[in-house]
Amino acid sequence: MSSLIKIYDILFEEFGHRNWWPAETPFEVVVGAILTQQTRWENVEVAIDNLKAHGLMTPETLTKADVGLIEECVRVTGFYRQKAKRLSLISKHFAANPEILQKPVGLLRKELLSLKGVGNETADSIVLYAANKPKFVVDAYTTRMLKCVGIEGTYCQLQKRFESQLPHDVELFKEYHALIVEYGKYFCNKKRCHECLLLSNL
DNA sequence: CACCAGGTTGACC
DNA sequence: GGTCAACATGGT
Repeated sequence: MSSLIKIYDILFEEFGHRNWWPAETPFEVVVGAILTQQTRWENVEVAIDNLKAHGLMTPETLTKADVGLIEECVRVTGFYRQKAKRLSLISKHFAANPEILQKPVGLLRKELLSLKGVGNETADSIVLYAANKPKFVVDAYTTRMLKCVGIEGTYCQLQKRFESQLPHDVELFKEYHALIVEYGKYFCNKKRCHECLLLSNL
């Protein structure tokens, strides 16, 4: 059995099922993916509620919204001028391409990466949690956790490790990423990784 | 007061 | 290819 499967089992045993990325619509995942960049999820939830209160959680309405109003709604998430502008542009792209999330994984990922404000992690989060297609999301927590067990590399290298050692199962990928974040929150800070003993018997 | 949060970009080497 | 400041609010 590969070590990454073992880690999954250990984390699942420790934390159980995570209700990860709750969202009413796929587009809400897209919006959340932008807003959560370098930001706590609790703040993102406030911004999402603000947008919903103004009826701005669809590509069509967000496209027409004044960027100043979007800024107001998302200020709580930081980098709010950037994020508002990018959300506006992204909503225009989604409004003009309603079927975008139905596209094949490779094509979809490439198209998402072409949008301002969408990098590797955001693109993969959208592919996995909004389009429900198997792409493993690598984030800061993932990088730290792998470092705990002696694995380092670029985004794509780390992603390849997961995707080559795990069955390409959407629910597995979703759950695993959620478990890694949970592990990171409790045990692995930027300063130090205590409690890596959780993963010490590999 | 210092540091960090579910990153991305553009400039520079 | 890699590194680095800028982006900005809110919590500890």
